[in-house]
Amino acid sequence: MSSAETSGSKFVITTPIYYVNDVPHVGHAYTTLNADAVARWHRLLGDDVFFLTGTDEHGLKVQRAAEEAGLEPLDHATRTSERFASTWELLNISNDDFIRTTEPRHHAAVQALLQKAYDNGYIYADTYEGDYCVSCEAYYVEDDLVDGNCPIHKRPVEHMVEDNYFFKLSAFTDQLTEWLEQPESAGHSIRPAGYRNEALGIVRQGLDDVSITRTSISWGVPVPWDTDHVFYVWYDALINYATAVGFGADQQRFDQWWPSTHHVLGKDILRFHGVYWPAMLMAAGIDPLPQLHVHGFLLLGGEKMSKTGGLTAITPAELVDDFGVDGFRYAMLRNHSFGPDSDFSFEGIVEAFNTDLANTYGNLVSRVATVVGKNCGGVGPAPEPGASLGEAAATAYAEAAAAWDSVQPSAALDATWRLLRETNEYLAEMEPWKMDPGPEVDAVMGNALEVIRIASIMASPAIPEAVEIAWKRIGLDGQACQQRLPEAAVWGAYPGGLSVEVGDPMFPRFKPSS
RNA sequence: GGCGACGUAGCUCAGUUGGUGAGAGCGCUCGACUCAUAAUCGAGAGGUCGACAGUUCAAAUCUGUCCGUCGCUACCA
Repeated sequence: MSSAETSGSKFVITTPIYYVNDVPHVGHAYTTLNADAVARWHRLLGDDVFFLTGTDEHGLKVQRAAEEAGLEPLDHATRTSERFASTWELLNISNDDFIRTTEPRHHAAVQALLQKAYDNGYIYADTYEGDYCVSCEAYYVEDDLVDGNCPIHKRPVEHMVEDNYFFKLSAFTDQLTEWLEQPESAGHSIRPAGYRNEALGIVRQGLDDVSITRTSISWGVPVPWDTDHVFYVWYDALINYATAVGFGADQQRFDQWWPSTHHVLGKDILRFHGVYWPAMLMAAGIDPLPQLHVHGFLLLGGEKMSKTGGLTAITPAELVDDFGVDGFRYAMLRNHSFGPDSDFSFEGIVEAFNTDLANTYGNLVSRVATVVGKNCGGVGPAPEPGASLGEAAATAYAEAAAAWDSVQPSAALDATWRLLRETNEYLAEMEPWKMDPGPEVDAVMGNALEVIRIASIMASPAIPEAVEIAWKRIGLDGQACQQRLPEAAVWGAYPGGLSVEVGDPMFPRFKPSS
């Protein structure tokens, strides 16, 4: 594949928009980091990347939280949205846009998209019946009730009938099935495949039409054809992905970006992204559908972190204090295979940090710099054209590239670190520290420096700050993140003749304070 | 209840479409080296791939049953 083919390709990647009432936690960070790393990889490939995250700010919960805080809903949302924005800044997230569902551009897009669905006959008026708690201002299904009373207020619920607009979800059963079952050659619908099967299961179980508006609350996007109603929060929130690339405002921009849209999300919201959202797009006549990348949960002691309370007990900021931004980023991406649930632990982060970052990568940079200083006069030599490490680098690159392409950051980093370990083995075998200055030691150290150059580029999506330190230490100009793959991964580009600097350890080993 | 996922070395996990004697990292034991962040390199111990039955020339990998754990079932990544 030449750069001419990939250069300028559009690539849109999104995180879910997070509910502003939540406090940013490691679960949010996990999703966002995966999307960030993939976005960074695509920038290396020369793609024109648009990476979107943001906050979901409508709904009853926000309205009520604002009242409790004595604030207007928008002011409340602005304050809480900021917590997400600042967390992403802390984690060095490279989003190109941060959307808030309270923005005028989003209201316009929601109204335009749902108006289309309405015009196409997929939205109709009907009544919603249910047991309603006046205090909660919410409906409950019978299973939630405690002795027929509201589970929160312990008061009798009232049977209410509300005028609602319904979305004809049931009309899309066949189209959804067809999309989910489409062959990989047509572009995947949902990956990994297990989640696609789950979505198929949801569709097979039968789809009911869903109520998508409310008259009982005001904090939302008004329904354009009936302003007594606002859209129910989910059906407004999902549309953010279309808003951000210009839906309803700039058709040309939308047409350019939309076809390359990829959503990263957790399995808990698969139903909305894998069934409701594509159906809404179909109803509005939008084509093609986005591609979904679904991950599992971080577990604590085998259970969902949000259940054990662990999710909010350990904050991203605390982990950054202990391991640095790159240490935290690396551990989150490396320790958890994208897709299945996986165990999260402090010890796991320590292991990833000490083993991979301190011992393997950081220490390699240190020992190479020192030997170059002693036996090469501090000047980094060029690599050998036919070095065996060159083949190892090519293999590692091919594996990593394939893994990034299929949104498997842990596998990509595994391949990258295998190359670094092979280089430590190579040095042990060559023993360049025993050699006298000359062509022999120059060749060995040139090869090692070349691996550091290539691996640093490959690792840059995960540890963007650290790789730039290594990049400078070995005397290179520019930045690792500005290189263009795949050309920059070709063996032999380290020029030689550069000044190599011995610096402080990039990742001082973490010693748990007991 | 319905739907689904998972159960592989002490720990955390990889194992495309079934096929060289079952792998990695960490931990552990022994050894080497001492350029390097008590780091690195080598060797080794350690597994009936949850259980049972079946399909097959051949299964950790397919089918069925069972046991165990977990998740979803309209707003928690």
